Amino acid sequence: MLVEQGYAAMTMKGIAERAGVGRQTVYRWWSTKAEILLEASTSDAAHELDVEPQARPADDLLAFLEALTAFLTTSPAGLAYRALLGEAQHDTAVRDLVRAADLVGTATSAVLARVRPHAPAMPTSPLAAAQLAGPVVAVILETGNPLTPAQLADHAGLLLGAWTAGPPR
Amino acid sequence: MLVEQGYAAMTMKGIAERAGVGRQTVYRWWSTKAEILLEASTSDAAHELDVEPQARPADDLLAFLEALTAFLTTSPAGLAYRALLGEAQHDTAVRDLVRAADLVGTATSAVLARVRPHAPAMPTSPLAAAQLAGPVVAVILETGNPLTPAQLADHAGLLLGAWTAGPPR
DNA sequence: GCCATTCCGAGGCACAGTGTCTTGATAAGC
DNA sequence: GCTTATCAAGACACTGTGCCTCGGAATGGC
Repeated sequence: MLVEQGYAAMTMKGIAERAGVGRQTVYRWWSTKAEILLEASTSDAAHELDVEPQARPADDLLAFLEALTAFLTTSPAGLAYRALLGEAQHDTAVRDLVRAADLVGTATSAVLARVRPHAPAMPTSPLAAAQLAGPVVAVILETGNPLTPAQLADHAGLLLGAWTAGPPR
Repeated sequence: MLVEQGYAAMTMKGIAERAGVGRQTVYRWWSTKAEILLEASTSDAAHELDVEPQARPADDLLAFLEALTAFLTTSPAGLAYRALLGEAQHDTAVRDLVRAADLVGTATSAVLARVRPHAPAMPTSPLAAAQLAGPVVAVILETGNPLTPAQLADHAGLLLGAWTAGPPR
């Protein structure tokens, strides 16, 4: 329903009708639209963001950034994630839900764990993960348009360089 | 109303009542809650993100990142901006509004223009702006909690190093 | 195989918010 | 001083929410 008709048209009543189920039955399992969205998208999201390891660290980072971009801009699960993130700005309960699931953070950390042996100057995980995925996520949330593949490649290269070389002082 | 009672309690009816104005009069000037939020927060946001230039580029970047963090986590205008960004994930009209205003992007570009002379390897503006502000914005949107001052300093230092040194190849 | 109990779809209900419309009082313009 | 435009107040139809009630169906015990 989210993909077909947009967030506003995704109502609890509509979900129940479409499922051929009473409204009370929906409320029995999920008390919130956010819970439904999260449960509906979690496994797809994890799968789509779990990219095949690449031989070269730069390719590994780039493949992840491209998967993340595709997820956020074209995947139904990504649409659900963005809707959740939107709700999270209005509602602290949803924010806690999103934070606990940490879909993007988990996937980012997995890539960083593979790259870290090649990048001695990489910061600890929360910062490194934010540096890698943050620009991609923020631009899409703020404009709806992704960074270009060339920009993703530049970004991956720049980070890997900085993480490899260490501080220039 | 947003600050005092949260986004859900900020209704058009309530706004009109609190303004001592008929509902029709509110609709005459703004057709959407998003337009009200944007207009109410734009000038404060621009002011709060317009940091005093610092002598050293690293300090300039850091001061901006700290201002951005304070804006997003503690300022009423920042709360409005996050609410707008949330709405933008549900509603393409709001997304266009946010993109056109580009509050964070404009402020980020202003800082980058000052730093660019000292950073020959800095990418062109959209990417560099995303690299600088994206991690800060994304982490706050996803978790509600900001990066620590130490992480901000690390981030500014790492970017400046990478932008100064150029690609390591 | 029968009955009792639980489950659950259907839909009614009160409530709240939206956006439009009508009304009557106030203020401005001539 | 009279006409005209403005606008606060609130009625309105509509939609969604979350709760509740009611029957019919499926289940389990005997």
